Amino acid sequence: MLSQVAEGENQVHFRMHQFLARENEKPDAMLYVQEGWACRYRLLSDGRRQITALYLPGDYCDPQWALGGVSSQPVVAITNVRALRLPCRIPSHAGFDGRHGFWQALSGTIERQANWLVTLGRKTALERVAHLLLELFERMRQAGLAYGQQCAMPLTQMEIADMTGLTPVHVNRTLQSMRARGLVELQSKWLRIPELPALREVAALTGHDMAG
Amino acid sequence: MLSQVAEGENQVHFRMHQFLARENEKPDAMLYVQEGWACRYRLLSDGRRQITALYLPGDYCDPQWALGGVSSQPVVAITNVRALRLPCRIPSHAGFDGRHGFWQALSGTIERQANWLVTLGRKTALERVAHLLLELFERMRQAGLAYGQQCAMPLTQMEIADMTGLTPVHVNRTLQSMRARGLVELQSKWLRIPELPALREVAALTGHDMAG
DNA sequence: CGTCCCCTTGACCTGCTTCAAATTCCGTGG
DNA sequence: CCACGGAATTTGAAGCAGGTCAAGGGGACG
Repeated sequence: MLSQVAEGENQVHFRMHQFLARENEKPDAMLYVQEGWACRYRLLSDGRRQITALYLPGDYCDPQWALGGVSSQPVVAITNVRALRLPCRIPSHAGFDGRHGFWQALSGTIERQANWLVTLGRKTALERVAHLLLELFERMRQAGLAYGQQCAMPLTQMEIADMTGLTPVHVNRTLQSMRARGLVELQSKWLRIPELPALREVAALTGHDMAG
Repeated sequence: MLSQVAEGENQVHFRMHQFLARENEKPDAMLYVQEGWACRYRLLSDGRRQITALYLPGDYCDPQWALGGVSSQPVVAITNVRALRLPCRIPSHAGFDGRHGFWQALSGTIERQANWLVTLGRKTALERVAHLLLELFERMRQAGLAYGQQCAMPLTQMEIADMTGLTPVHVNRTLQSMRARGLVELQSKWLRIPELPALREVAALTGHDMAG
């Protein structure tokens, strides 16, 4: 679907911690992430930070930009990122069927956001971290980047904390407990999930929370 | 903009606590809320509930339905509701400018959802309740339903709790404290905000969190 | 005038935070 | 190859914001 574009000419690279978009900026193009991870976040005046979206390979950054507004939240690279610049218009050729490409992506983004409202509002630390790790694994798997029961997981515990609304210290203790219970293996930026169903159980998902 | 429709024929009514949409249902039409409040929510297996969206007069319920998926969360009437049924298609005639009508609504919904991620993930009880009351007032004002510094506020403390991720008991104590500090007046389903700037300060907003 | 919500208050409890300090990891340069 | 420095992870101890449990009060409505 993207092969129509001359990839070489529109490919862009970002280094870790570099901005893909800044606050209040009207982005001139969407980015189709080919490699690497990025995140959108908001910073409160006293330093509290909440990550509001993750961009993984195969994701559009950000579908919402095509709806015409400015980007009200900065987007920063978590790892080095390789991406394609796409015109920031709604790809009308894709039709409105909602099952493919851009519309699928937009719809998925909204759905995931709604699921995180539930997790941040009502779930315990254990359930939050389980939700995050499950979502990451499922998204990586759908992108063809999972190998058996494992996938790359470049997030630091600090970043996990900013995603789950916890402190880094408590994320650490929660991960310890999950390792002790055999729910996950997580070391040197790789995640392995021995038993998906067990982790799903712990995450208190509802059946709508993600594909798989 | 909606006058093209024969209003009488497409008008529908819902009573308090009646469902506007059920889980897993593919809605046959969007609803343009003319009067009354509704909310979307998710229920966990042990009874925990999180409200993920509020629908006020002038809102579409729900823009996301036009993107083609099923409604993965139920929508229920908080008060009696009067609404117009609209075809569940993307109103292409509206153009993609993102400043009017449907696209504006979709974009606003996503933006509000992202703001609530920050609030649920990182803010204190006081900041959460302040955010909610401010958002309600601003949205009612934009709908032309605020009178001076006040507007209707039909939510029970239980519903405020399910929106802010708190317990009803703690919502009560938080409201007491806000009343004592003169931040809000809230009684018999009416909300009055003596000083908007003071409440904004307390809500720890960032300048992107809402119009006004 | 009784019943059902909703709101209110009190006492106690706990999951998570805070603060502080070690320890391990890892990229870089000698 | 090893020494070094900064970041990330880990551990401990103490505190607190908000949760839990339980009981009482008030207003709308039949």
